[in-house]
Amino acid sequence: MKLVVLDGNSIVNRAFFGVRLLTASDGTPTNAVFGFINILRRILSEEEPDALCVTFDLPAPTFRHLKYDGYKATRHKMPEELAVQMPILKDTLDAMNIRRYELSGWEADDLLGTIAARCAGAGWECVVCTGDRDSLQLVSDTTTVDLITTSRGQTNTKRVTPRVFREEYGFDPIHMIDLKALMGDSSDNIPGVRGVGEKTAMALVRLYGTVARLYDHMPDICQAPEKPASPALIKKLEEGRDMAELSYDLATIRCNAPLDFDPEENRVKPVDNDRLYEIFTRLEFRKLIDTYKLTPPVSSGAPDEPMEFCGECVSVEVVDEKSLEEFKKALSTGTACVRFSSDGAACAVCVDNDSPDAVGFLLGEESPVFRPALEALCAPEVKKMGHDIKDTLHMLGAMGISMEGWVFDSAIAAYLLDPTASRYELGDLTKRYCGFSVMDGADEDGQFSLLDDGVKLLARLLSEAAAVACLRERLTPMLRDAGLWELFEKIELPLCPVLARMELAGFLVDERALSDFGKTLSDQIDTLTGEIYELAGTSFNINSPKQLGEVLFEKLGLPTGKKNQRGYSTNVDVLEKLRPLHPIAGKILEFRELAKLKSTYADGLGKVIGPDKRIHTNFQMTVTATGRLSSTEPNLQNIPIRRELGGEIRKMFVAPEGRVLVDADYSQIELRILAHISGDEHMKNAFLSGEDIHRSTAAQVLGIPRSEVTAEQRRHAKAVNFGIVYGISAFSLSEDIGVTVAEARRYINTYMAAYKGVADYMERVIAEAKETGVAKTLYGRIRPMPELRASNFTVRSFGERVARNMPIQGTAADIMKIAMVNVDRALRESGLDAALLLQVHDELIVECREKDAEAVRELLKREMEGAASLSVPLTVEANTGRNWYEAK
DNA sequence: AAACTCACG
DNA sequence: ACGTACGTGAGTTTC
Repeated sequence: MKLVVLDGNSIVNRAFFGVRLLTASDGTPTNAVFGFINILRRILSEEEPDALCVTFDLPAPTFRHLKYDGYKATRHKMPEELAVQMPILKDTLDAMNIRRYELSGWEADDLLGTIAARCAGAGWECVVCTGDRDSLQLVSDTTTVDLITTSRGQTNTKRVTPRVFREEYGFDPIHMIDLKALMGDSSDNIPGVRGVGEKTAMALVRLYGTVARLYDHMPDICQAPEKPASPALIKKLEEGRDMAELSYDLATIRCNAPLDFDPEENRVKPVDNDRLYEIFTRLEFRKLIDTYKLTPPVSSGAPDEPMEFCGECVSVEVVDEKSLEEFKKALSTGTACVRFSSDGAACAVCVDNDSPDAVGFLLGEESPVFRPALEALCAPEVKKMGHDIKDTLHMLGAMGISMEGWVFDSAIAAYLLDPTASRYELGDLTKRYCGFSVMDGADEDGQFSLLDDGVKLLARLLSEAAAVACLRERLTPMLRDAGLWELFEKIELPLCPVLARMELAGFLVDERALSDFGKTLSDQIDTLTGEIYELAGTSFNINSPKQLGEVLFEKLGLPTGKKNQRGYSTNVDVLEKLRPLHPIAGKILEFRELAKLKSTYADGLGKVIGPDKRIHTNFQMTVTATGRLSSTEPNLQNIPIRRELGGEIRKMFVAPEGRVLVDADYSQIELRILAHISGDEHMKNAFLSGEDIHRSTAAQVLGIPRSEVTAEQRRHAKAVNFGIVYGISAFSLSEDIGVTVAEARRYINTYMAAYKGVADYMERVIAEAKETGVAKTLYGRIRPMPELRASNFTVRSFGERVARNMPIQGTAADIMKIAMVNVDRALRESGLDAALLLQVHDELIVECREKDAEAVRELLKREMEGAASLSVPLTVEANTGRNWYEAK
């Protein structure tokens, strides 16, 4: 049996100084706790102990002697950031079911020694983990010491056994005491013998072992075999005899602390899921939540008892020829929870109809009634619910099946209730809101393991289907109470099939042109690389910010700009400032531009072109905190456009022969929304009279006629308008438009004076978010805003900016989603051979036949402009082209 | 795995 | 005085 004991204070110090300062978003420092847990995990995986505990020094002064060493010496000035983490760490250990030992008046070393001794007495092996070499004297046949060192963020452990120790020191571990008695230890306030240093002490201990034996052999001692010690040394030793004996005492770790300890009581136990989840969530250790497979605790909203429906009393029917009719009949009695396996080859259906003996149905692809049963399920009058419906619809669509009549999606429901959560897994939600676990394939009872994999899969699917039914019951009233029901039912749910169709449609890409472009880029990158090496006078990895920084700021001696965690930044802003100073800056900027285009777009997109030559992105509905969509694998929402060369990429996104693309985008939708919700008369009037908003802003702020606004004044006004939407600060505005902070501040003040309605709104919206705890869009979408209550200035300021921005960005997202549902419906009703391909926040792209282009253009404009009726018009610009670049 | 950089709205 | 605009995703390097 093996027990590991951690020297808590020593390790938390290593962790604190070895891990860069991390903070949770409320400002709580977390690095020491984080580092401690990582060291703990490392030890556990390396040692695989049977038992585990941690010792701590109590902050009370020690009585045995006045000694301070290493971290103890700095204890009285333990940094505040570390001190506040100590109670958190102790809570964390408690939640992990790891025992802590602390004893007033006894130092960590003594506790470690005592624990090691008790282990030996009980026949246990003991491993002492510490960053402190003082504990090495404990090393014995039954005790090893794992020395923890941290350098450059890397944690290393060195296992010190008696053999390792002897190889390094040349004597037995217990004689560490004698060594210290002779040489002393300034950090531990052990005096030692005056005039005897490390070298002499080592030699003497190697020859005589103990201090006692050394003095027994006085005055004929040697410093090396055959070499008598000098008279001077003998004199020092004789004079220091009392000190040596005192030091011996001080250096000895006491192994007899009155500790209530039994290795058996420290056996490794599973962690307390709920407590640890709560702590890790608070500290924002999302990775660790995954690592420890923690699940949300059952919330107060969950029932005391798991619902019967989802428990064991579900009868299960595998649908076959005989039971197909029964299945169809059941579908009309309630709402069907539908759950497919990821490959679509199996499906579980569970009808939620309030009857006490609810029946679950299972469908397998190999069954002859698979298709007929699915068809019965497809009918719009059969009400259905699911988890991540868009995904299900995408899969069904690929099988040529279209399923209508959806009334609930548990992933979207949970997202709307809190769009800032990191995930919306069915199992987590079920545990949290319903209070029971979904079968996850883990062997929970002996019976389950006997089932074959196919049956296990079906059992899991049925369990998940039942979970969706429970979630609907729990979440529906919550959505209604939060005022989210209409958003859910009228916008999010109808959007699912639209997005599924868009994903299935995909965007045709000219593969040949893309790869040719990649080759051209390659050549240009090679040329640039040579030129950069030439200018630098050395070759290096230009992609490495570290190496690039060394070349620019050390070798070439160019002035440094912003700093970042790893040194000096080499980002565009910095390089732009260096451009006039050295030709290498421009070359690197050019290199960066080309390298980005090649790796992310030419090569990256090339890898995801399907066999149909089309790129099928994945639209995520439950990612953003504001209600926008996100696009992944690949991200088609960040295809280049702003720079000339980037535009080339858009030319590769094409329509097939005989077809065209129609691109429609909202003009200034966010500022129009701001004008509407703030009610600011000046801003509304600018939009009502169809003016150029940035020119109008410049004129209004500067108090000059619109006709006299210069290009630069308009550019500044545009930056201010953006800044207003984002939650402006004078500093950032000055950075952006290249004026002093004072000028930027003056500009903002003038703006706020000119647009009084906007200024009022900004105050109002923050106050409201503070009061209600959420930011809200025009359509009722919410975002929790705990940051507004933070005491930390930076965190709170961030919260205020978010409270200003979310209603604007989120309302724009709401309106776009409404438009998408309407556009999709109108296109399908029109009978035109046309389909939505892409949404890029304020822009929609449709592919249609060439001859229908004008009709589609008008349809898009009509539906998008009509998606919302605000106090200012929504205007849409729509164009047609053979490729995306042309159409935009 | 985290940091840096940069593409978009 | 604080630290510095909102929302995303991906590729590359570093530790």
